[in-house]
Amino acid sequence: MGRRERKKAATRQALADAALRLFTERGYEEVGVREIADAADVSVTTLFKHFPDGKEALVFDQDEDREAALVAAVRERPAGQSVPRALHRLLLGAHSRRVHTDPRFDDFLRLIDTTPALREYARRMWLRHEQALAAAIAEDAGLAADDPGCRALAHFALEAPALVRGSHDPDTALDRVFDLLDHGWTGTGAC
Amino acid sequence: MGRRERKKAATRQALADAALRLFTERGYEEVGVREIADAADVSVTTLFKHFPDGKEALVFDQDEDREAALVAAVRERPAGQSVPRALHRLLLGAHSRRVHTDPRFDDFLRLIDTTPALREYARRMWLRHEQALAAAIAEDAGLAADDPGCRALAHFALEAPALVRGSHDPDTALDRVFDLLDHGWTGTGAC
DNA sequence: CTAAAAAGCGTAACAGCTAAACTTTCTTAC
DNA sequence: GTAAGAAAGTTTAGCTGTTACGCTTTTTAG
Repeated sequence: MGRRERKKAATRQALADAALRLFTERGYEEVGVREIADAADVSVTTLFKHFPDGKEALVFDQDEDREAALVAAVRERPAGQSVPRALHRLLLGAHSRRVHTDPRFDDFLRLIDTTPALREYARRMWLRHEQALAAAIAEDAGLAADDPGCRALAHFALEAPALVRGSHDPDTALDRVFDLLDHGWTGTGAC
Repeated sequence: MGRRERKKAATRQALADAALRLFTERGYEEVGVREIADAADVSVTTLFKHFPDGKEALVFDQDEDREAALVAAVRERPAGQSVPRALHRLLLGAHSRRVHTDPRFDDFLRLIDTTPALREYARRMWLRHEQALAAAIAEDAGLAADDPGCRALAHFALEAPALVRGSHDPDTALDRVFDLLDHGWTGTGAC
């Protein structure tokens, strides 16, 4: 990797770090974009060159390959397990794996949970995987890639985690949601 | 109704009319808030006093009682009909009733469909009824008002129309979505 | 070595939106 | 009928995120 790309990645990282630090310190709405640029010692125009999607994108620097995990959960599930069950298992494990790994990760989650604008943005990013997930489900069931039933299942599965947020017992609530989807899916023909 | 309230309603109407006219003429993004205020012959601050939710709210002036219709569809459905089926029927009829009634209504729908910001806002408004609908479903099924399964059904039912938008055959797609929900709901215990 | 590509800068502006202090208009209670 | 007060509206001024434009510096590639 050349010096150019290294420096580019460095400023991008500096921006994301400064943003996350300031946000967690004083709250998302209380920190302006000009201040973040200053903290990273960069101009505002440069900030927006690195994060063209705007202020919210500063928080979601590491956008990992969760799409691959979703597709894999469908494709490589154990024999006899339904698609909704496989997704259920995946979405249950998604949280607990990291909460105990990275100490700063709790702040990160709390920040998103607390800030409406960030919740909306996170939802949008998350739902981008709908198409890929629907395609994987459709292929598995031998249906057309844009089959409405598959798209519905994919959409509902992806929205499930946000739906159970705020319950006094999120895990049980998620069980209930996927019970609905599982019975619906297996009962509708495409087993 | 006194003169005061009449005048207030008049300016509000003037704002909404001017906004809708300008938006349909030149597109939502091409019309600024200052221009709308000018067209209605009021100041910008006055505009925001009438529509504190912002520019998007100017389009959704008449906010009717669709929540009552949703709750009624659940409560007063024919004996033996499942809750998802009742909602399915309601959501199917919602469109066709008005398209042939009001000529300007087509422009209104096209404007919303074309503009991402308005789609998002409409979705938010629509999903506000989730809690009331979930409560009605829960009461009907003899469950707690915040039961996760009921909330999931309400949420998914409300999202169904947006989910099938863009399909080459939206009605059939909606059938598929509600097949999923119907089988899931009746199969999960609460018939 | 040189030239183009790319990162960054500063200014300036535009969008939506809000606060503050002030004027006008309507209502209401005396 | 009139005076007090609430409510609608105005002006001004400003703050936010975001973008266009033209310019300088750095890095890479031929």
